[in-house]
Amino acid sequence: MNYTFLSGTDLFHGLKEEEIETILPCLHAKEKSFPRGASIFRVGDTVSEIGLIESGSVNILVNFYWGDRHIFRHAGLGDIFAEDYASIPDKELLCDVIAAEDTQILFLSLHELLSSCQKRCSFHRQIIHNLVRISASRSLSLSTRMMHTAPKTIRERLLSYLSEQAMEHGSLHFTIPFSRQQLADYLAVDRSALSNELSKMQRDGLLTFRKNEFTLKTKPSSRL
Amino acid sequence: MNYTFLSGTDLFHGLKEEEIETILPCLHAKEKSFPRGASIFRVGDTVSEIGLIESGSVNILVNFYWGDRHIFRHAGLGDIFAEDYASIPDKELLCDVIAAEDTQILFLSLHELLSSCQKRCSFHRQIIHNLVRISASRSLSLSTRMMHTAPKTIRERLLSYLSEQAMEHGSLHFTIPFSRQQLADYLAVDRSALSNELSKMQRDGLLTFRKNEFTLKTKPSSRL
DNA sequence: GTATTTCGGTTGTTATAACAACATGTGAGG
DNA sequence: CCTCACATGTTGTTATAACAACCGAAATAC
Repeated sequence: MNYTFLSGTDLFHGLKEEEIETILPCLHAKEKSFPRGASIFRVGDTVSEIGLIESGSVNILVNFYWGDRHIFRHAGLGDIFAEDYASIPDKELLCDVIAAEDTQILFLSLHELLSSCQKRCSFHRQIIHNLVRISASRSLSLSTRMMHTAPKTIRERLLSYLSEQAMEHGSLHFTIPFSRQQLADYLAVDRSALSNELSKMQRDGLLTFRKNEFTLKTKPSSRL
Repeated sequence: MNYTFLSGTDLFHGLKEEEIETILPCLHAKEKSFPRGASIFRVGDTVSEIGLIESGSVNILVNFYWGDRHIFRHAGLGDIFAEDYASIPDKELLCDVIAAEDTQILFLSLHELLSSCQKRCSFHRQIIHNLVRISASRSLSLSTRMMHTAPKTIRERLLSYLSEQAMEHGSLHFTIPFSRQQLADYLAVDRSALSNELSKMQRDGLLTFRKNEFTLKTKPSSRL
């Protein structure tokens, strides 16, 4: 078991390696390996353990009734998955979790994680705190994306996204962490249409950009 | 303080009224009233307390840089809000929380909630469990909606949504909890376009429906 | 240095959704 | 019964995005 690695993950953040070693048995930790393509969880399963990726990565796939599949999320090294389902007893998975490559997963009992363990270890609290934070970050980033994809036009989506970026950076000048294609995927629009709209917005004086560097201008109609 | 009411909320689910009475001081509970329209939290605030709505309701609003606003969420009686931000230290709010009507909020310290209290009360664990579950449900429903709004065509969004409903109901025949307008909002499409598409799908033999009652048909091409 | 690939931007065509306006049906209240 | 309100379905027009194809620039490989 690689405690050094675990201490660098979000879930075990703030715990020393010895502490992790102590707590893993409380969490009924079990390691398991999956070859590329193997199912880790399937639609309809109910889970009580969260998965932490020790090596490799997994894809979370949704199946449509009519037969299509779609990658919903890719989780990589150190990420946890299934924590939402594990938190809700008897909730059946609506997605499959598949090893995207040869993958090793550490399974941890969510119930034990949430119970105070017999040893009353202080680091137990830390893990719960970490879990809550991870869960909160996840819903925050989902909320944010939801917010940006709610408008119906590309321009509105961009304005929403860029406004938020400006706010986050505390400046009207900032660099975004996405390539055009990634931004298009994030906003659920076509890449070329996105480029096109960005150019129009620049022509309209809403902003200037060069590559991933954006500068927002004040709305022309609001200038006094 | 209305303990009967609190014991019916998701956050205090499973706790007896006396237990709630005992634990509230540990959580640094503070009640506060807001007249309709008052700001409860503002963009840029950092929060360490979660809010629980004891009466009234609140709107969560996002502001765009160019001046538009948009209601992102409406939280009603017994709901909690700001738990995501409170879970992430120093995370600045990107939205405003406004009282939608005359509203009374119970504020609870998230830090105390996550710490094991001095009294080592057993119900403390229950609240943490509830919080994790609430957070998980929230991100699950966001994920699900994200999934349904990701496709670009109305038909695909409907197929995605209806597939999931069928799976949840464990039957190809089910009733949805939305009016047409609500469904349109949920899927972020126009209502009339939605009705139109539903009719087309019915003509195409994908499904039948009457009001909110749907029956999915097997995909014609997959019939043997 | 040249070839190759990747990325971003542009343009024109086509498909699709938004929108507006109207029709139909249903339920509640008078 | 009659209206009124509201939800739903329908149609035609218009706006917009998707898509495909292409160009040029920059980065990378050989």
